[in-house]
Amino acid sequence: MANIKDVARLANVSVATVSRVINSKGYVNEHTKELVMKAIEELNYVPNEIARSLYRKSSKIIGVIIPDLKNEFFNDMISGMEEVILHHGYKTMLCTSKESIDREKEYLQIFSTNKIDGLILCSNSPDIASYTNLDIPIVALDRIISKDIPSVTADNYMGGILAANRLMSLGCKNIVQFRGPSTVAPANERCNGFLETMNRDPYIRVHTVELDFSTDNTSEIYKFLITHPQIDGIFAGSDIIAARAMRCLKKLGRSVPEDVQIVGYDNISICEFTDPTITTIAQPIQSMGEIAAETLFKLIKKEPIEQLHITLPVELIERESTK
Amino acid sequence: MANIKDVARLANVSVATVSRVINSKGYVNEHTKELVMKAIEELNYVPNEIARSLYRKSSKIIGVIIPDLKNEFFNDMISGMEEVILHHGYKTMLCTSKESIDREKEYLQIFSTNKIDGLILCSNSPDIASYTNLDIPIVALDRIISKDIPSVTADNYMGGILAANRLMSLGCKNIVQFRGPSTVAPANERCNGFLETMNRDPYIRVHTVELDFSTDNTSEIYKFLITHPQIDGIFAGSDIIAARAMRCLKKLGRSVPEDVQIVGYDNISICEFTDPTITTIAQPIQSMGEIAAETLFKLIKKEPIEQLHITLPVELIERESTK
DNA sequence: TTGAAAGCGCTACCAA
DNA sequence: TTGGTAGCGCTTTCAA
Repeated sequence: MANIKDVARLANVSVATVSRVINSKGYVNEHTKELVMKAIEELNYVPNEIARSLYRKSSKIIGVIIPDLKNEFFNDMISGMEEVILHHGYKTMLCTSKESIDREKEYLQIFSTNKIDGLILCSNSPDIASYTNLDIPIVALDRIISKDIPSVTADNYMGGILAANRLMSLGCKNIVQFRGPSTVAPANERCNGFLETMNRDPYIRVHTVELDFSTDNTSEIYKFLITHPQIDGIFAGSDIIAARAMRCLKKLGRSVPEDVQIVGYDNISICEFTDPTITTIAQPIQSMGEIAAETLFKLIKKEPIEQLHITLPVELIERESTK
Repeated sequence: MANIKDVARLANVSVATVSRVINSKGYVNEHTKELVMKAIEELNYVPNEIARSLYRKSSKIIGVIIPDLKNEFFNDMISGMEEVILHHGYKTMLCTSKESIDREKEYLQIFSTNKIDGLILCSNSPDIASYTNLDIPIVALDRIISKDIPSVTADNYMGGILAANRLMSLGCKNIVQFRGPSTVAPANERCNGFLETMNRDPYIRVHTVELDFSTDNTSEIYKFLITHPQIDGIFAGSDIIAARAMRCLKKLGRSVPEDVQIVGYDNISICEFTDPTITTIAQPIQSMGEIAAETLFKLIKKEPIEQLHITLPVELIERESTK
C-alpha cells in the first residue's frame, strides 16, 4: 500500500507538498497540485488515518457502551447516534457491557489505550467514570451516572405518573407494577412517580413486583398473576414485560382489556404486533441517541451546552390494552 | 497523559526497557522490571495503541457493515460477533449501510484509511468488494457477494422447501408467498426452494408478492389479502411480515390457523408474542455471526479454512399459526 | 541485560 | 510556493 513518500517521489515533490494537497491546506501551485493528484490516483493512495491520529493525538473515534444489543430500545438509540457520529466525520466503536461492571471496565481500558475522542455511556454503575483515566468528554445516556457528567434521559418520573393516572382514570382498583431492578435508576424513578400518584387514592391497592429484565421472567409474572386473581390493572416496566403478562393472562382465561388493563413502557414495535396492541409510555428513543451524540460533539468542540442534564418528555400512547 | 518516555525517565531506564516490560518480551532483570512497574503505576501509564498500530501497520479493528440496526435479525448476529471479536483482542467498528451502496462505499473508504484488519460484510451489492483497495480478509455474512469471498449463510433454499412442505402437508391449496425483494439473494433462494417444491403439486395455486422489507408494507399485504379471500396458506419472508399478515387477516375476520395457516421466517422473538404464536423457519442467527467472526480470524491468522462457503442448517419451528 | 537509534506515515514549522 | 525536518509514541534491531 502506497504511502505519502511514494506519492511525493512519483510526483517529484516533497512529502510536505503532498500533505498540503491532501489536506487542502497552505499554498500550492495549481500545476503542482495536479501532478500530485495524478500520482495519488495512479498509486491508489489513501492517507493513513492511524499516522494522522498519532500526530493529532486523537482517533476520531467515539466509544459507545450500552448494556445489550438484543434489545430494540438500545438499537433505536444507537441508530440515532450513528447518523450523528458519521455526519461529524467520526467513527463508532460499539461495545455491550451485558450489565457487567468488569466488562465495562475492560472496554474503558480499551478506549483509553485507543485514544477515543468521546464516550457515550449507558451504565448502572454510578462510579464507573472514575475507573477510567480518560480525560475526554462523556455523555451519560438513559441513566445519570454522576452529578457532573452531562446526561440525556427521558422523564421517567413523569412516565410513572402518566401510567398511574391512566390506570386510575380507567377505574382499576387492584394494580400490580412489574418494575425493573432497583439497581437501574430509571426503574426507580418510574416506580416513584407511579406510587406517589397511586398513593393519593386510598381505595387503590398496589402491588410491586421487581423483576430481572435480563432473563426470561415469564414464570415469575405467571406465578404472581395466578396467585392474585383480583388484579385488574398492570403497569409493566417494559413492553416486553407487558407482552409476557398478556400471554400469562390469556393462559389464565382473563381477557385484556375487559378484565385487566395494561400499560407498558418504551413504545417499541412489539406494541403493534400483540393482540390486543399495547398501550404504553413512549420514550423518544431515537432522539435520545441523537441528542446524546450532539451534546457529545458540543463538548468535544468545547462549545457551551445549554444544560448539563437534558430530560426528554414522554407520552402516553393509547392502544387496545386499555379501554 | 504520560507516555513511554516519561515512564523511562522516572524508572531511570531506556524506553526500550519499558517496552520490553509492557510487552513481556525479551530479557529484563527482575529488579529493573519492578522499577518500571512502579513508574507505570505511579504515572498511571497506558500504552498508546495508535502508536503501536502505526508501527505494526494494523489497528486490531474489525469493520462490520450490516444493512440495518433496527432489525432483531442483525442484532442477534452482531451480538454473536462481538463476543468473538472481543475474545480475540480486537475491536468492532460497526456501520449500517441502510441498503445504500454509496453509504457502503463511504464506510469502506473509512475502513481503508483506518487500516482495519478484517471485514464482515452483509451487502446486496455483488461487486462491492471491488470498490475497495482493502487487501484484508473479508467474510460475507448472510449473503454471498462473490464466488471467491468466503461466506457464512443459512440454507435459504432449504428454508423455502421446508415451508412449502409444511403448508402442503397441512392441506393448503391457495397459497401466497410474501417474499423479500429480488435484489436480496436469500429472498430469491427461499423463493426458488418454495416454488420448486410447490410446483410438484398441480392442484396448488401459488401467488407471489414481492415486498420491500425496509418500509412498512402492511397496506400492500392488506390489499392483496382483501382481494384474494380464497387464500388459505401464507409463506412470509420474515416474521415481521407474518405478524403483519396476521393483523390484516384479523381485520378481515379470518382466523389463524383455522382459515389461513402461516409460516414465517427467521425465528425472532416476535414469534412468541403474537397471538397465535408464529410457526417459522429458524435460522441460527447468532451462530452465523459467531462463525463469520471465527472464519475471519482464521483468515487473519492465515490458518486454513475448511470450506469457502459455509451454509448453516435451518429448521422449522412449529407454533400456533399452523395446525 | 540494557540502551541508542531507526523507522512506522503523517503534519506543521521554519527557511529558502 | 516549496522542501527539509522534527516529532507524534511506540517497537525492534544492533551493539555494548
